[in-house]
Amino acid sequence: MGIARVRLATWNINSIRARIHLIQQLAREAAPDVICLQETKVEDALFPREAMAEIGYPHQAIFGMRAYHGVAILSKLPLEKIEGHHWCGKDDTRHQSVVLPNGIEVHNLYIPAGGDEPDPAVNDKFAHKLDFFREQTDWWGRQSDGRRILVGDLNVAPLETDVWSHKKLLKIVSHTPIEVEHYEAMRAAHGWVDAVRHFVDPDEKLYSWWSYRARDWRAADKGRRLDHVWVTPNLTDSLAAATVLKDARGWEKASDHAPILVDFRD
DNA sequence: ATGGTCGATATTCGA
Repeated sequence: MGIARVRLATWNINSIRARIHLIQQLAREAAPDVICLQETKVEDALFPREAMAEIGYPHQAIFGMRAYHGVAILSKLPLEKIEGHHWCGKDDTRHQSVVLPNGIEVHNLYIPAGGDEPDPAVNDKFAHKLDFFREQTDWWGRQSDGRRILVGDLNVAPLETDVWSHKKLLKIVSHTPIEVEHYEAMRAAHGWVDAVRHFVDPDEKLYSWWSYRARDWRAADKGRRLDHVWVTPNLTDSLAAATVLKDARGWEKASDHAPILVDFRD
């Protein structure tokens, strides 16, 4: 059985409550069937469930906490086996999974950003980021074969073309060699395929995040590809398209991340 | 070398 004409989006929304209008705009302009969000920044009781249901997403998996992190999946399709997962001995909310009606398992992740100093000996946040990758790598290595999609803000730009300047960012958190090694180990542990680079040539620059601090983000174009969509190899034939919706970075009161859209065919 | 901007929350932290 295929994954008939499903459109999936992943987006670090940087506060769901501050950006309900952006979800509405995404629904109008791209109409994804499933929207995976990161950095919802709200405890579950205060999540805008009704507003999301009103624009066509009655099925919701919400795994959040006060002020920080938080993931959510909004869907036109029913969601089953909704689970939240904890990592590194913390009770924060960075990983959830659901199963779609076609049996495909979707994992939605927000990997720790890692702070500013890329040294685990002096920066606990960076140590946490590396630990998180190691635990994920071990876990995915132990999972049986299945039909799975993993999306989210992985906070690593792995390729030279995933950043505006490979040379200038080699010591900047998100593009250091040790992070890229950890990212690659996690990817390889389950044979994940990068669905976006499946369509966009690795020689071509591609970003999904542009800092708020740039005077003119579009003109400067100092981006990084921090957001990813991975699929198990048995789904690569079902991939129809993958794009970064760069326009959304320029929408009113934007997130600093753009959504990624991936289409699956029959 | 530095500082630039957001959101949640409380006057700072994390990104």
